Amino acid sequence: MAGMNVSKRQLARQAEVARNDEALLRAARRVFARDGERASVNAIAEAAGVGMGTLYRRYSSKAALYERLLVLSNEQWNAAVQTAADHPDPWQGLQDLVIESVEYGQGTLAPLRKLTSLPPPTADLASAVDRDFEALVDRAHACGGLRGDVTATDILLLIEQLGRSPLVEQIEELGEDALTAEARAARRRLIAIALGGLAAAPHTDLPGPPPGHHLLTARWRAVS
Amino acid sequence: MAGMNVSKRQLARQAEVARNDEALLRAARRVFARDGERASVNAIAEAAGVGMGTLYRRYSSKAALYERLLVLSNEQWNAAVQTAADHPDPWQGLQDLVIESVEYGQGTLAPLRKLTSLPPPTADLASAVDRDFEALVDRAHACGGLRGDVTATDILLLIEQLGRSPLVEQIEELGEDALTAEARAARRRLIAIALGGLAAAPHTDLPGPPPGHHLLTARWRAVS
DNA sequence: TTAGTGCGGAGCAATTTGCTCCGCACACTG
DNA sequence: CAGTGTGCGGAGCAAATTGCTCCGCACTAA
Repeated sequence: MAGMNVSKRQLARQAEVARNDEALLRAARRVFARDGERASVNAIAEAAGVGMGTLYRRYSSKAALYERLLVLSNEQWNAAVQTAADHPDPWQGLQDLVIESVEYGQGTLAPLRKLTSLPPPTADLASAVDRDFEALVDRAHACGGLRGDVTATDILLLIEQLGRSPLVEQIEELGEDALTAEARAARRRLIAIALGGLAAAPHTDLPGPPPGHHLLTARWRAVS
Repeated sequence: MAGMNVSKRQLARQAEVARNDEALLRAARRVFARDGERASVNAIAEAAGVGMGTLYRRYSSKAALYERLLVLSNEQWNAAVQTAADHPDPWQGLQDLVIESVEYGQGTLAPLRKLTSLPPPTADLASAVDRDFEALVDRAHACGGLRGDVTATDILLLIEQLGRSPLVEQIEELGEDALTAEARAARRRLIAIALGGLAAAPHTDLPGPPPGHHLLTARWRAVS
């Protein structure tokens, strides 16, 4: 059979290709989130550490890459809502959902629920997830965790709002891993503050140590 | 004296010029906030409803316009911190400061405190204001309004984070005033949620009616 | 050696950029 | 009615940037 010709070496090669591909998608999401739909393909390829040839062998055009990212983003949202819905404590599930979605960058490529206006069956699936999300919000209200006057739309807008972070985006560009981690941690505190604002009851503690003052100034070092 | 030659007509003309100038600055701030330092001068002039000639008669280059905006932004911050410091209730003063600064767009052109790294005397003035701001935060802690584990840097980062709003920016572009007002109101709720998270005590009510679901979808109408 | 595979990036036509500069509209003067 | 001063819009230009193609290279398997 033909399949028996596949050597171990070929498999290793395919694995490397797959890793390459993932780096490309991850970089593309970051750059598109930062620069919008008009991000340059050069910037994306460079951020992924690959050549343009590699990019264009996988995606026929910049638009195709963008649309692929939209689909992946939608899939992540579907999965995250399902996970949250399965959590025994709806309020905890909702909090986890917000944190995970903000850090993934939901709503940075396009407003959440955008795909509702895309061709079915994606659209149908998306709207089903919307209903699940609203049901989760209702249960979080009912269990007394989520403050009563906050709507599902409020939360979607909040995720969108926190997804783009000038702090994280600008510091990522400096390319220093330690600083990037600090910036992410600082944003985690902001998320926690916002979640505290969503809660009906008094706070939980803020995560991690307070952010350093240098986060405000580091971004103004000359771009390398 | 020479001044007596100035006619009423000339004064009216100067007033119109001034109005024009302000429209330019306002538009420039919006566009720079949205597109970053690489916003095009065309986009700025168009957004202000003026020709390129008008722009370049006032500012020698795009960079000069940008720097002017930075200075203005710094002045606004100085004034706002002073006002907040004068408020009899430090916690209320701080809340007002956050709301005002977010809606002005503090930190959207550059991180807050950026000007500390600019030439004096601007730098000296800026660092003096920093101290005032930190003192205000301390007093807000002491009076029991602000939760204890939130730092001044947390708040600066929060202002920066909320200043850029994909919702408001994208909906503004549609050019429908009613919708824009709704988007702004929706963001006000997010600000209130965040302020609730900053508070040591239970919430105040969220302002305005809940945001409509169409805020999530309206942005996807074709760009005119 | 030969064939196959995936890669980086120089190069290309087309668009966009920052900026200049000219002609126009308008009110006032002689 | 010219003449003059002033502020304006936007066509136009050189230069930079864009999306995308395509060729030569490194490496493996036979």
